[in-house]
Amino acid sequence: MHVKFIELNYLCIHNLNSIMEQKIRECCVDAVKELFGEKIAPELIGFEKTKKEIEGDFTVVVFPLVRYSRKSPEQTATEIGDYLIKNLPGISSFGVIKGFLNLVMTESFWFDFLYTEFGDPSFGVFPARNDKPVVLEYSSPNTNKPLHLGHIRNNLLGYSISLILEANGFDVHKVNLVNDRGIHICKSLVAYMKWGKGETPESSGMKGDHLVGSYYVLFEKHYREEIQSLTGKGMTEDEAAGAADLIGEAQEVLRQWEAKDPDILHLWRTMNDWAYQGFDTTYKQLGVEFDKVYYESDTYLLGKQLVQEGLESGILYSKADGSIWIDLQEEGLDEKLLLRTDGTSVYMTQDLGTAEQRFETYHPSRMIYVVGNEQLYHFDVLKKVLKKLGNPASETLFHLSYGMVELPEGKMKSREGKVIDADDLMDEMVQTAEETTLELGKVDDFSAEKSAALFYMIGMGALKYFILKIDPKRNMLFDPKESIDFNGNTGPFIQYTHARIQSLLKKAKETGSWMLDAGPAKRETRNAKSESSILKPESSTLEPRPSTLIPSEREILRLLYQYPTVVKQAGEELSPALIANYVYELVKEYNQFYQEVPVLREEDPKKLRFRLALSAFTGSVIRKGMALLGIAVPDRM
RNA sequence: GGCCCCAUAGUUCAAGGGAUAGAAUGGAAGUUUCCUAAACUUUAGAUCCAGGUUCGAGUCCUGGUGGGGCUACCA
Repeated sequence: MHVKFIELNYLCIHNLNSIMEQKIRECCVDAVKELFGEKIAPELIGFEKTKKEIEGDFTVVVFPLVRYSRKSPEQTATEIGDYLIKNLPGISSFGVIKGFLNLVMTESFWFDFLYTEFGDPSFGVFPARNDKPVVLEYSSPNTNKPLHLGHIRNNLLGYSISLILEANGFDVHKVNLVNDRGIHICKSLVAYMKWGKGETPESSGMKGDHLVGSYYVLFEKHYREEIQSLTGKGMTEDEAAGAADLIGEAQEVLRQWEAKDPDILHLWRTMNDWAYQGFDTTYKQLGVEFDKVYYESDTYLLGKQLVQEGLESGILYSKADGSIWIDLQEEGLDEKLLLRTDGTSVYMTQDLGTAEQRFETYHPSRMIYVVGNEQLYHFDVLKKVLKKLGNPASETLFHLSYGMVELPEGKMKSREGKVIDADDLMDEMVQTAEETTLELGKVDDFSAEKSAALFYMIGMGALKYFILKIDPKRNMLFDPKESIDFNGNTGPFIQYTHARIQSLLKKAKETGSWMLDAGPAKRETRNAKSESSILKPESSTLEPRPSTLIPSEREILRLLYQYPTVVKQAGEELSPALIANYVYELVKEYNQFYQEVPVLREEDPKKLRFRLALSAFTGSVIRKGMALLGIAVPDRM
């Protein structure tokens, strides 16, 4: 099914069990030794999520142990359970169903957990590793096309993964490599020179990247027409494509560009600047950022040196026409061109160069490339070429290949105009958020500014969550109708729950028995100091412990306890989807609790305060988790 | 043609080799003198086919069927 991320072992996150699970595991190993006289590997002790309808907080799978106990699964589980109760504090009882040992933790275990962790800003944020950095490339746009839905997935994934890795203590460098040169860029230049009439973003009122993109489209339109008229005169499609005057002009412009023709360079810079300004706006709206932006026009010559060295050492070979190749047949691939007959570099040459450059600049433990799965072959080749050349960058290179975004009517095809534009999409989402919110009459007392901020938060939350909740590796279907839905498993649903919690806390504060320190909600992965919702009861009962925990409270605590482990796992698998699904589960559970259990209306002050603390902690984890997805949550909506 | 990926309710997604395969949406039926109904409850509904490995398979292996991607001196 899915490719396991074995290659990611370098991350050394590995231990994907919670602290309690680790303790249980160790104790189980002791139990097996004590009871059955066998020393077993800790990995043999597996955990399973405790099913909801079964009582228990942790579940040990004992099937693998029966060969050591030589007893029935039930008997084995029972004996180990007895041993655990005697030897591991915090376990109050256990139940055995088949080969599953369901451990029930004491209530004080859960209270201790709640009160030690919920005010701790670093909950779910792991300390910095004194390790080599990670370089993460994402976005990588093309200056002749505005960003579309596919880029949105790329950008959201890349940015979220950077946050997740940071939460796991990694030093992450986010880089962007802009494709700003090549024959396709020259097409836009040609079109502008022919038909542009000096149009600018200001004069046309168009966003820069869209303006540039429109000339690319214009070129393609005329080019197709020319090809059509040539095929009408008896040429084949291929002949016509090569013989058309327009493509000739574009090729000429490329030659001039490479020869540093001042006029061409000037126009090229002008149009690229328009595109960059447009991209910046889109990135800002998306909420993504980079530590460093590379331009292919600066890097495209890199790699030639590597190829030259490879040729000299005999690893590469040249053909009669002067082109340079690598033979990867032993590696199960093909022969691959690395330098053209005319000595110019191809995509691969350039990527070899940037890989080395990056490696030398950062000395990273890993270089992650967030690039669509249509380039699996390219990265396979890249890694193998580097390896064959004996370049250490090869070992650190990892292609995070994500699936394509498809539309209900099929694939997006930019040439046919079948694309969803990033800016349009974001605008629509925000607008829908506005309409829905106004319809529900939620913000009648909001200022215009506050409302606008909320609509943006909700619209973008919906979009981001819709995309990030899906396993990155999988192709996904983007149905605009569904994406704009704010009910069910959606971003706004989660935001709404957070808002309700904040509303509870605010009211609790107003009643006077609670003090709430509301700090600014910042990027918590980076700046763990800013924790809002620290609850300070005025009474001497700092840690109210009601006599019993009801099932929904226990379930919420159980989920909260899992959060750091989920962050780890998401870091290991480079999957924001794990965070998204976790937060959803937590929110669903909380909503049930909210619906069925009184909080402010509770008369027992111990229960009331405990539930407020539980709510505050839940709210904080919702916010942290969503922050890792790049999604903000409101206090009111 | 060769190589790679995918296949789970009508639909879109979950499920570390482990319990009765979970959600959402859509369908049906309910919940508001009460902390925000963008919520909650109940209900019907699924592992493409055929073999194999295993105490145990949606998950691993083989073969089929159906979809997608790659296979440029494009990037």
